[in-house]
Amino acid sequence: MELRHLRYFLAVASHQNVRAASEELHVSQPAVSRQIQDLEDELGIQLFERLPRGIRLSRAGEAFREDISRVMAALGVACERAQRVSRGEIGELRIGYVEVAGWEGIVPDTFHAFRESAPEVRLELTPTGTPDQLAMIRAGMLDGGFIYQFDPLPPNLAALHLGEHGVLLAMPSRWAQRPDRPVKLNDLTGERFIFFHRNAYPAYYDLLLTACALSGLVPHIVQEGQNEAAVLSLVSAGIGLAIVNDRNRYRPPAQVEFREIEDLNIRLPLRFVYRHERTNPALQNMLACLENR
Amino acid sequence: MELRHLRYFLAVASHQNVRAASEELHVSQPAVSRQIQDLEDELGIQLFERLPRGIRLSRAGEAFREDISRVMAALGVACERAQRVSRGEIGELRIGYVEVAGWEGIVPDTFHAFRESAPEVRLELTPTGTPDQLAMIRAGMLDGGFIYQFDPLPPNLAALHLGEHGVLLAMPSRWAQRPDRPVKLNDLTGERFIFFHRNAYPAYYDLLLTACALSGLVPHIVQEGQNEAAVLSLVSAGIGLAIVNDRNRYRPPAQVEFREIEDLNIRLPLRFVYRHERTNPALQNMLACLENR
DNA sequence: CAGATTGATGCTTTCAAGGCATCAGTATAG
DNA sequence: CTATACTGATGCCTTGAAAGCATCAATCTG
Repeated sequence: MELRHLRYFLAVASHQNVRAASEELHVSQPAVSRQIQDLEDELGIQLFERLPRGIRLSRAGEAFREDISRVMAALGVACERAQRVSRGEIGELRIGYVEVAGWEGIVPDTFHAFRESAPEVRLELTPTGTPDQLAMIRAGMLDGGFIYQFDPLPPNLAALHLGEHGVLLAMPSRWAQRPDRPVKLNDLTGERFIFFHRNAYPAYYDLLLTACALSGLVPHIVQEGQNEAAVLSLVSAGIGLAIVNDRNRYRPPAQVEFREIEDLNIRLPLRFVYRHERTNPALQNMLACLENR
Repeated sequence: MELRHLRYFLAVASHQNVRAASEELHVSQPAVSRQIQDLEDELGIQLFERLPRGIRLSRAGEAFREDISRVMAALGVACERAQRVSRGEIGELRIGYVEVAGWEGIVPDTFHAFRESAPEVRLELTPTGTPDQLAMIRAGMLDGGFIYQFDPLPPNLAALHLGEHGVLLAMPSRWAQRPDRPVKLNDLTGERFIFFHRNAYPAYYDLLLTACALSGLVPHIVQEGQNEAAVLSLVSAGIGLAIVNDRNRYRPPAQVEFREIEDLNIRLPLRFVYRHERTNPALQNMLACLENR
């Protein structure tokens, strides 16, 4: 059995007339007659009653017609759906992002732009750190992610540069007697510092310490946090100072104030990273949003 | 697009391997490769990603696979259903019957037998008179009916003889002083009679009057009822006597007694009638039940 | 009764599916 | 590190089935 048989069957059934159906199908009448006979032979049943003049659907044919129309409609929908998935119009896109980067700027803007351009794609957002994202992207658990990239990318991953963020000094509010004014690193000698674990972002960690050293500061690290949020909680608790992403200004924790650091020029390179063989068509769409921003 | 494309696609998708699929399909590997390519060309999308070694479903391919498996399953069900309809195992059978004939004997027995042999056929029963049934059968509103046949059948209708029923005298209880004993027609001269309308069953009506005349009775008809139930209601009300189907003994109305009529030998020929081109396969099943009784 | 219209059938053609041989690329075993 | 095996793709040829043409048989219509 082939779709041809079913197409011819539906045409004949709807016209109740072989010749009319054959014209609609743009084939000769004998061809249609034969295909209908073949279909009947294969099913082993009569789909049409042969009247002295003309034909008419049998009971079985009526049932078959109802079912087959639904089947053909479903087939059409299936093709349509596959094409829309392939164009990235429907489906699912799993994107990771560093939480602070999602508070303002290109990351949330891109999410909005994507939602407008592909409203039927389920956008699954996973806020998590850079190393986590890279692992998940490589494992195929994420289609892409917004990260701060210091280390070179693993092979297979491609990146889109989106700009750079800076760093700020975070201090407990009650330590900040003087009004908001930039500080210098060597003013901070002897202060107690909170850092993140080195093995979380080794390259960034080393970059930070090197920059401090160049400005004559070897920070006295009294505690380490799992991530920046944890570090800021410790600052909020009055444990010490910390150097953090400047995006934290958009959602300052309680009991914490931020100061620019005059002599520390560290840039956090925000990138969108994805597997080079972009397997998810919706990803193309997101890349387009990023490039046309 | 033909079913071949879809069958090959599903095979390749489930094996994630062209050669394995080609073996399952009993065709050569190049044939499968080509059909997959043709399908992709026709849909205008990539269903598979070509890896350096082997292939893998693309996102669109995954969506297509899910949909197409359902489509193919539905197609199988459709064929199955059409075949079962054609064998009369499922579907609908609309049968008429004269109510009194349905109270006992072959008519209800056949209904039970049919229900056992084709439990999934919806049996739609319509209790109504012989002329009504014949009209509905000819109009295609009924597939067949149990009738009492006096007039010759219209063309296109076939009949199965099922036996004969007799007639009884029905009288109001308070008129029946003597115990149940057969009566003779000429004992009833001068009695008031209730008949049915002649145009309802002309042949039966005439047969009845002729038989009465032969026994020396010209019944004094005081009222006519639409059908036998109406006639019996009038008897029950004490309006007069009536000659009715002997099946009424199985559900005697209140205030009515029945007597056999010694010198009236009228036989009511019970027949199953259907259109000669038995268009409903379930009807075959019912005919089989009637013939194997 | 002539002509039109129905679907079926015999014969021929044609086009596409299938098979074979082979290629290019990569993984694997020795 | 090479030989081999295995992947899917491609070129070429064969063949089978679908389509077309002409026609038939039956029936309806004017």
